[in-house]
Amino acid sequence: MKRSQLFTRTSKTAPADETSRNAALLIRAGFIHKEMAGVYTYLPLGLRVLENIKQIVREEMNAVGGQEVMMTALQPQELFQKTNRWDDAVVDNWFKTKLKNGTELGLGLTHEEPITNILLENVSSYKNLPVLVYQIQNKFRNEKRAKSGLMRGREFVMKDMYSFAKSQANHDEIYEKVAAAYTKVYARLGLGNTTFRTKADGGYFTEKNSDEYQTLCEAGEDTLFHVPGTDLWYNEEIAPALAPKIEQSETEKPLEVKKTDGAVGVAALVKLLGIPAEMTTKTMIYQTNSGEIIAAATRGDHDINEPKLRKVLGVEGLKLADKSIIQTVFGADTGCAGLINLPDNVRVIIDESCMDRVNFETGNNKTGEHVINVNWGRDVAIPEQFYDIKTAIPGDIHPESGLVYEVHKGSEVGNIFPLESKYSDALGMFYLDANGQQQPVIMGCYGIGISRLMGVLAEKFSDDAGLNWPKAIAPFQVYLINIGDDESVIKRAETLYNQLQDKGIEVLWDDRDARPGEKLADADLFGIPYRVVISPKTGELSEVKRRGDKAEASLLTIDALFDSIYHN
RNA sequence: CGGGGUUUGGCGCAGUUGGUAGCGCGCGCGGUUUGGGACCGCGAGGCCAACAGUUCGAGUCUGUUAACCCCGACCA
Repeated sequence: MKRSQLFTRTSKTAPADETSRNAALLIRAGFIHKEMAGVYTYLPLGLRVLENIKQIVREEMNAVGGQEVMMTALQPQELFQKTNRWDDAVVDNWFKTKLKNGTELGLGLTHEEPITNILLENVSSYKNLPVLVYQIQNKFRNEKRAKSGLMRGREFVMKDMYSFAKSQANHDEIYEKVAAAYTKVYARLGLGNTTFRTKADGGYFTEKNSDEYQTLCEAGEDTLFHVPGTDLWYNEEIAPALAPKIEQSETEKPLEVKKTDGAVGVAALVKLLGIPAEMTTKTMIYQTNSGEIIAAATRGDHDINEPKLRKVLGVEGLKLADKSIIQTVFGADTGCAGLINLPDNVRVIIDESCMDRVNFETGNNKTGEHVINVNWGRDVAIPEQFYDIKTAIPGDIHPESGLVYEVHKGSEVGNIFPLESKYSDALGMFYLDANGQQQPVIMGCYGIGISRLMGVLAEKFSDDAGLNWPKAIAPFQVYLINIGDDESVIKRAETLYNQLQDKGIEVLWDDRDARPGEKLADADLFGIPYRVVISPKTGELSEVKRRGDKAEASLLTIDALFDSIYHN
């Protein structure tokens, strides 16, 4: 393509309110256009990158037997009512719209229900299973806050694949096969060394845990806990954790009630009472969907982790208790809940971090009162069991290995979920086995955020001068520059342009009547792997330089140039 | 959804104590230039987020709304 025909232009400045590196660079380079918060248009160069990413994903999904389809963005509510995912209280980031006749529709945020519905019309025998179906399509999610450019949008491009298996064993086999395909995808994108399979919560897709693929990235929004020297990675939300022990040689002091009017929260208590956060106790009051009241306590430097607490309790529905309920049960305001004077009808779950402390603090369950110098056995009964119900923080220990976690920032570039038969059962999909018996269909779903990947790649592969795409996804392989308007120079540039294209190499020829500095700066900004310069100085040769290479450019013959592009 | 901030040509910004808008980049034309975003001259382009108010007069003051950004919460 000739640069003079490209309608987009580059800018020395990024929009002032675009603070994320990926969006700032991509907008400056004219790869994308921001339509609104979290919604971007892909311009010609950006679309080429996006399509290259898609193609790699597509090839690897095809390689494990995935069949590509494209489902609708408009979704009927009936299907989602069958799985209880229509209600905004259950799935809160739906975009919903209406038909003229008032019927409510959803804008696709995920497609388990529609694909299952399609498959049940087509598959009813063991002879047809397993099946893998995927699509690459725009997803709509009404995020409360879009941010980080392409990395968290409200409309974004996603590959979602769904598997339908005969049995759990059959599913497990498929699941691992897809996991291996994911590893290949990230390797081909140049992210192989920085992307890790990470254990995570299943969220609203499944009660089971899921596996995320996390790429190390400072701009990422996830916190990852890695057990050093192993391939064990956990998302913060589920990382099992032991808090480091506190060294104490104190003897037990007498219990003391402190007036703490208005002091709510650990930070305020630490200030008021002059004790370290580790000696405070954070007690949160929850209510289960069966109405049971739960007091969950952890050391003040940690937070209660609701998914962990839910698992300990063995309940699905759990929410922070209303103020009125706390008033009724405890006769006290929130902020003063603690382990002392707990009513009998409250079930207490205490985190292991609270053990082994001498003279600690807790709420007194009376408005405006906390107690200090609390001790186990004397003031509070030692519970039969301590649990791990806290969210891990840096410094915490991986229980099985006893090693202190390494903590990293990551961006979730893929997520795979075992779904069991949750959706197939709900939608009435089953199959007949060889004996004519009805059997459940075991499903899995597998996402890759295509547009998020583009953002992550822009974050990771860029420098002060601009983008620097891996060859596999660059919009063009060669940025050809002619310097000066000398007739012979233009002639040679045109010849080379044609020769490269004849060889199947994608070339963007900057044929504009522009100054050299501008062309060279754009070559860097675009991040095209090879820059080839033709000028009166280069004679019959071409000057070649890899983007980001510090070394001098080399002068090559046409044959050497092809060789260089094919083999480096 | 809570807290903070922003909104003036395509982009980045300035607009004093209220007196109907300027600069740089970019863009067009002419000329001189041509290996890291050149220089000179001429020129086009904005009713100042929207609405309502105060005032003889509002980009500047008041109110409401919206959009956008950041932090947090949330996140399949």
